[in-house]
Amino acid sequence: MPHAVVRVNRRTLSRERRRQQLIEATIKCISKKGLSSVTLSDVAREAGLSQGLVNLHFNSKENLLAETLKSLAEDYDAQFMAIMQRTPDDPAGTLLALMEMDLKPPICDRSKLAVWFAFWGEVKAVPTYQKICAARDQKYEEILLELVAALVREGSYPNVDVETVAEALSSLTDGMWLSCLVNPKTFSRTKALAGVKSYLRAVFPDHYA
Amino acid sequence: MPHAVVRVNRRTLSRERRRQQLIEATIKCISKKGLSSVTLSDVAREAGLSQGLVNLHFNSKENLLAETLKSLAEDYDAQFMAIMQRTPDDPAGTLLALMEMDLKPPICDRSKLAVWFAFWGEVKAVPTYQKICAARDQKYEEILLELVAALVREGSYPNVDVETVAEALSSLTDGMWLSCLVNPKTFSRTKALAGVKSYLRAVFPDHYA
DNA sequence: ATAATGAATGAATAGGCATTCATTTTATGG
DNA sequence: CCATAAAATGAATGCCTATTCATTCATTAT
Repeated sequence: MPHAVVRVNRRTLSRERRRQQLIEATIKCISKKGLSSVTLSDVAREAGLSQGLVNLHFNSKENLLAETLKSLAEDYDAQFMAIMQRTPDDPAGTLLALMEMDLKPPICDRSKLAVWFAFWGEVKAVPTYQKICAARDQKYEEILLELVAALVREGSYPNVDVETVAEALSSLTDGMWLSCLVNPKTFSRTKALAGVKSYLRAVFPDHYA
Repeated sequence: MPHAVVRVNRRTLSRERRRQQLIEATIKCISKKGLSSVTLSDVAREAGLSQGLVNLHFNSKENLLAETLKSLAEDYDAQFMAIMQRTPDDPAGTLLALMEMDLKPPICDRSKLAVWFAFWGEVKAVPTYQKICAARDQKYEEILLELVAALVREGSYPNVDVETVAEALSSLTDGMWLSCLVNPKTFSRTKALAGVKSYLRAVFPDHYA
């Protein structure tokens, strides 16, 4: 039955595209109006589609929001892994590239950050969000840990605690995201990146001098 | 008219207390249910008071939320300034004390952080929140800047850019707050503090060795 | 003791929202 | 082409919630 297969493929494809379109509309709406006042009408209007469509594709608002967060996390992961694969044998370069990724568009973009923070703000109250965010954080953390460990193996850093530095590095970028969101006027990507670099230089002089 | 004065004082006092009670209830509710699903009934129930009271004291839900954020910011400011005044002539000690404050209860407490993040998540959408948060950030930033500048004057740190380091320090604690919120199991105050200290040691060896 | 004033109550109201569903439109397979 | 099934529509439904307000309660001043 070749026809059946083709049919299923086409349908799931278009289905997937509609879902993505709705998710993108949701992101825009959250960024514009805030998570607590976004309505399904807003999302439908933003997408140029009808009221009922969201429930047709996502069954509920709750589910739409969870899928939106998943989509954000997958986007981040994709970019992250792309950089990881670029220079597999250069931990110092990879680490710097990852930090730069975090501090440049499309990751470090006020609209997208607003959506991340919106979900973080509900993490304690909504277990679904907590799981998705925790999973992302832990994966990120483990990879940073390995990179930092590699640097420690390569250079001579007797006083560096690997776990502490990895944790500090990810906190540093997270905190800069908050600056970008709250103080867009004052915030400067260049200064932020300079801050990260100065930290790397201070901790790993052999690699980043 | 001494009577009139007494009357006014008593009334405003009790009024202020009721408002504070409602604000505390709001904080609890946001932490438990998330900003986007808190209702005025929730707040009233949490405070053990009646439905209509919130509007009597705050006129609108919107205003209650803004006042709640202001109250959070004032709390933070009070603790912050208390530490500043403790050791006015010891910038190194003051800086460390401020970082420690950020990473210990009652500041670094998951329930309170959940509320901060809830508001940060709406900062881009709600100008009122933006102003309050930006004001807090800028004040904090300026003070850190002065402390870091003092350290640079005292020691010999030719390569330290004051602004960059101050920005990095505040980002560091902000990012650790996110870890505390999202990964309470993994997060450890001790490790977080160790991260900050290792940064201070790396940048200001003369002071924190 | 009593009048007067403000605080607190909680039932009533009105508006907004997620969800449902009967109907129409569009795409696919024979 | 037609028949079929899925996709999309948007009006209708019913719940939930902020806000209002007539009423009750508590405090204060005379």
